[in-house]
Amino acid sequence: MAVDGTAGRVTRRRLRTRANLLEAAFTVFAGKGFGHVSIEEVCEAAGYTRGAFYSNFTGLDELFFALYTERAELIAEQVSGAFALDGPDLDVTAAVDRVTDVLLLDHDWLLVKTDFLVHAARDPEVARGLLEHRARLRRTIADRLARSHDHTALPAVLGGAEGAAHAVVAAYDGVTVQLLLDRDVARARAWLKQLLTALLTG
Amino acid sequence: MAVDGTAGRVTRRRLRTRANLLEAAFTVFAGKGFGHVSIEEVCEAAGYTRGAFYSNFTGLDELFFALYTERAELIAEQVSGAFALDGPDLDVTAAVDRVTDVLLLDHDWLLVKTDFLVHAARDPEVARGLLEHRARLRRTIADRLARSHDHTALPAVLGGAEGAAHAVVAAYDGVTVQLLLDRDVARARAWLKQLLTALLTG
DNA sequence: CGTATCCGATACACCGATGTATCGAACAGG
DNA sequence: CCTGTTCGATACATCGGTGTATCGGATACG
Repeated sequence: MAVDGTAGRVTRRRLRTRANLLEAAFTVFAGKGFGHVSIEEVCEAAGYTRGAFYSNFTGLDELFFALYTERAELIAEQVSGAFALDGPDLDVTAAVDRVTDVLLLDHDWLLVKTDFLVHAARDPEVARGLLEHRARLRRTIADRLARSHDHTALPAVLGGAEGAAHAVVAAYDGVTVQLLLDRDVARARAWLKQLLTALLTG
Repeated sequence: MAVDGTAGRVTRRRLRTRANLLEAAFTVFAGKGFGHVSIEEVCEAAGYTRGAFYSNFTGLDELFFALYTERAELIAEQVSGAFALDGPDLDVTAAVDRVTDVLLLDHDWLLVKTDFLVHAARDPEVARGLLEHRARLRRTIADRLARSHDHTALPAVLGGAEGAAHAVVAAYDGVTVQLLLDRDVARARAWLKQLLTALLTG
């Protein structure tokens, strides 16, 4: 059995191996891409055999999903946190600075993230989940932006805070692509900051 | 032999099968993703056997590269064309309209394109090629934007026509991601238009 | 029409990965 | 410490894909 809500015993060892498998999988996925990775490779990297794998997951898909959601949740919290540090009124410029500073722009993570994107783009079920995740993130950002002390600062073309939040995500996605190719993190941060200021204080 | 500059004979049949293989590969790649596709699947979809394949390509990588560059070149021409239709002076608003109208936003193509992106992101050699392609496209856009009759129309934050072109590409990439997930082409077009106007006429 | 060449189908040998079934060892609970 | 349960290693059968070598038919050209 792989995933059972009914935990017979608490099993301490199991959690360790599961975590080890996930961490090893991240490295392997980042290196070769989800599509080109075999179960054996993951096990070898983690120092286990397939027995351990099949005892914890039903297949690569399940592991991949678990891996992604785990890390994505973490990052979403980071972004929310960067926006949340303000008082009741939001200073857009300061928020932009904080976000671009704190945002995790790790090449390996971007690789896995994009792998997951194409995976989701082919599976409506997975796409649904990912869309909801993105919608929640946008909602958070929109809420913060709505508290801006100068509402007219947001360009009207975008259509309010909702549109602005959408634009923020789009900018992030756009920067991601370039960063995936040139691997220049510093430039990406600067560029993201430019884009965001152009979009939010236009 | 697979790729020889010295064409012994002109060979008409060969070109057909090669084209057939490429077209079939596009469908198969779009459906399952580059990483999950076997040579046999491509051959079967095209109505050939592996013999034909190995006679035309050295492996899946080469075919994938050929497939991508072929279509990417086509699209780049479309975009350039949309910008080029103007007279000596560029009407930014009109150009944005044309681009968003003409731009190919086919879901299958976006899938393949993104697959190729992650592929390139892991292979510096391929990444180089892709970066150059993107740079050429940006250059074209920047040239057009520089001819705008009202230069001050471009937001200063972006840093001139170069920056603006960069922003256009980023916006396109950003919209691509959302479109991959929700498959709403009409919305994507409208959204892209909003983004571009916000960026270029800020 | 003849023929030399090319192209792609067929057959073959070879992994590598998969999933399952079984077994010994580790571990929590008493 | 003892014991029943759980976890993960090992062994096995199987399958699908790979790449190559060879052969027959198609095709361009004289």
